[in-house]
Amino acid sequence: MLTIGQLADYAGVTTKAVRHYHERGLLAEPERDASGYRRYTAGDAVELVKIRTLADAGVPLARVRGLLDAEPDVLATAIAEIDRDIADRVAKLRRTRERLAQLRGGDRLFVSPGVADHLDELRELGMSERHIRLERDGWILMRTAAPAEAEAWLAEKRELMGDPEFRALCVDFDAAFDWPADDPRLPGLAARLRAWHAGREAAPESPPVRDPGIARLAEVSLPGGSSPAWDRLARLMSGPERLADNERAPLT
Amino acid sequence: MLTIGQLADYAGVTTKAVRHYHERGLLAEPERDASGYRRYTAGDAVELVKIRTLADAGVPLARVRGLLDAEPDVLATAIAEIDRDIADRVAKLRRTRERLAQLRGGDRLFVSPGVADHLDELRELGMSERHIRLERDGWILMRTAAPAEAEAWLAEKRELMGDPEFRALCVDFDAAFDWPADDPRLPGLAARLRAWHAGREAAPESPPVRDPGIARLAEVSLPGGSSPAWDRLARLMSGPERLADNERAPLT
DNA sequence: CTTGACCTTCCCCCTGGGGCAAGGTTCCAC
DNA sequence: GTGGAACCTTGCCCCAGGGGGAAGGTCAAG
Repeated sequence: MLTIGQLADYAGVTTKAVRHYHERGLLAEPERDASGYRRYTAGDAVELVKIRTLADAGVPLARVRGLLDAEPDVLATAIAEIDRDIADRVAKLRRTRERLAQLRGGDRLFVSPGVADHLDELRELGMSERHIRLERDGWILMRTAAPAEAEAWLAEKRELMGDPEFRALCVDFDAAFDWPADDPRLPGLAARLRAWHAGREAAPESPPVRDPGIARLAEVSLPGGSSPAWDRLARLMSGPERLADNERAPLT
Repeated sequence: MLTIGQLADYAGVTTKAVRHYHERGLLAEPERDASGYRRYTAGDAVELVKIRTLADAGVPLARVRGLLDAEPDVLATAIAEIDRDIADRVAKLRRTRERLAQLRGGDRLFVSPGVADHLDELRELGMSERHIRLERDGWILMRTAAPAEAEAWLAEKRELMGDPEFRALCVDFDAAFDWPADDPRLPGLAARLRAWHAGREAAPESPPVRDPGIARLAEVSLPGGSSPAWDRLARLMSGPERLADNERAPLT
């Protein structure tokens, strides 16, 4: 006859766990001796090892209870299912390991693969990390707001990246972020941007105008989404007639 | 700007979980809009995906908190450790699968491999399942009471199994379980058992007398541990002078 | 103007036990 | 035979990592 501690040691569990199994109805309460101690038989030890084997396999205790006295065929079916479940969990853990390996390097984790590839292209162009983060966050917002459209927009933008003038504009626009608001290069850049937009709209397929939306979203929602030079660029592009006006109070 | 539901969808979690992360200090509480709704930025989405990636890897939330803003080298070290941990868990799951596969077939799960092999030998001898269960439970009790000695006893018993007379005695003793108490074969069997014991004790190396202890343990603690014929056998062996006495009241 | 889908806080529930308290036992050594 | 250590008993609260649902406020569409 075993005490609860001896029984627990045999199965490699704590006495707490054994009492827990009693409460859950997994293991029958054994006889008590004269002083109220529980007294177990070897049969209880076998039962406890069964319980632990199933529990170690991740079977919830509530289900273990049903399985202990199940018919052999029911048990076999359940075991097959549990085995499949373990295989799934192993596969999932493997995938998690792969994701984890990417956690060191970059943004691929946080966005869809397409966006990650796009960000890599921008990085290769030599664009600033600040801009790349801005771009990443913009795509996150878009994908959340409108997943299907975001995919289409992304495809469109990646196609545009094939245009050397567009790439140059992207790089220069990025660089302009740090310029002073009265930098003499700003009007020229604004003109190039407007010219490029005009060329786009004259093209046979006219894609939906999306940039304003994106830009506003990113500007409003993200810290560091704008700078004095970018603000002035926006004013320069919205209408050259008010240029002189803004010229005189660029830092308001 | 995202609502809590949109944010949760992006990361594939529930709004409950997001609020939980706020409570745990994993994710900073964002600004509220005029009606008290939380309003999130894309940066929060990135942060949330980070949290989930680590949590999916099995990192406790309390530790995730520390890792989110860790220096790259600290993070790299932690990730390496987490990766090792996952590999361990995968290995453990594989072992569990193997154990699970044995759950269908027999007793190997519940006892040490040595005992399991011994039980297989008994089975091959043609001994009853009842007896094998009794034997199994006896070894469980012994291993629990005295692990080291149990190993030695087991080795000894398995050596004895090499003796054809011992094997024959085992089989006959098992068969006697179901005999009636007044079966005429019992005195003969008792004589053979006593002769064999006598031979053992006369042998050069005299191993410790262990059978009485085991037998008592098993009888006392296990249901179905004895029968009228076995009881009579025990009396026959303990002293032939009282044989006639017991002959007259075998079923007391 | 209603209806359904959101959002808010609050509180209790689950699993699988762990920790600790307050008290009774048993065993082993001295 | 008498400590003291190591058991045992019940009872209660605690943890992670959320889930469920109540009770109420809000928002957008038809």
